[in-house]
Amino acid sequence: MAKTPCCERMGMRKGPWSAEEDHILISYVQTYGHGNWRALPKQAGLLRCGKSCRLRWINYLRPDIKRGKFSKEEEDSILKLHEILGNKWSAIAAKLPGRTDNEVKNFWHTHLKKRVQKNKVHNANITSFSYTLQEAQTSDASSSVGEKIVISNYGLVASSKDPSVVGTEFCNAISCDDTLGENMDNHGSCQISEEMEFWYSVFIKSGQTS
DNA sequence: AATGTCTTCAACCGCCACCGA
DNA sequence: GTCGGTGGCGGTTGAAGACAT
Repeated sequence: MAKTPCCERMGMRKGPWSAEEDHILISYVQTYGHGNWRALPKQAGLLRCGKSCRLRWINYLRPDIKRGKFSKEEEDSILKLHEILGNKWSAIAAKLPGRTDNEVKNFWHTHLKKRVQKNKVHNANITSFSYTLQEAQTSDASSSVGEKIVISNYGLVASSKDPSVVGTEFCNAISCDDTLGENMDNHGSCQISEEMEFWYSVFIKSGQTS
């Protein structure tokens, strides 16, 4: 059986705060401070649990909260700090004056996460499977030693010998409007050559990486 | 205008660390 | 050492608004 939350057990109010509740909380904290969050609601005359009061104050009512859109600088800071700290939202928020951990967390999930994931996929596709053909791999007359090919982890392939040959799977994976290296600019034909399929299978079998 | 779907973000929940008894 | 109370944190939810059909 699910555990009954403390607020419900004690007959406390839940959900969005009213303007009146906000006013009571602000007045109380400004006058007496918040020594003990558990005791505060009773002393202030609020039908909320201490946790709820603390959260409301920290995330919304504090006078030093900076509201509104995140600036480009803040955005960059979050990206950099997240790379270093991971999901340590309070540590990240501490580096951004006026921002709360909740705000940073929400902003990450709604704006930055998708962008970071997209970049990771893009970079993985471009860099993970790049080969230069060796002599032993060029028995096919149409291939040549030193020819550079790129294989995405979704499928195929681009070739330095023939930049117009790009695997359709590859195009789908990265979207054709993405900016690629100069040898992969031409996505128009999006054809998979038999030769490329052949080398793809050779490389997969031999497990080579660049 | 009505309805469905998606996005945003305030608020909640459960867990953990810390501290004093 | 351990137990209960408390504050703080990260993950998740769901209501409300925005947008698409």
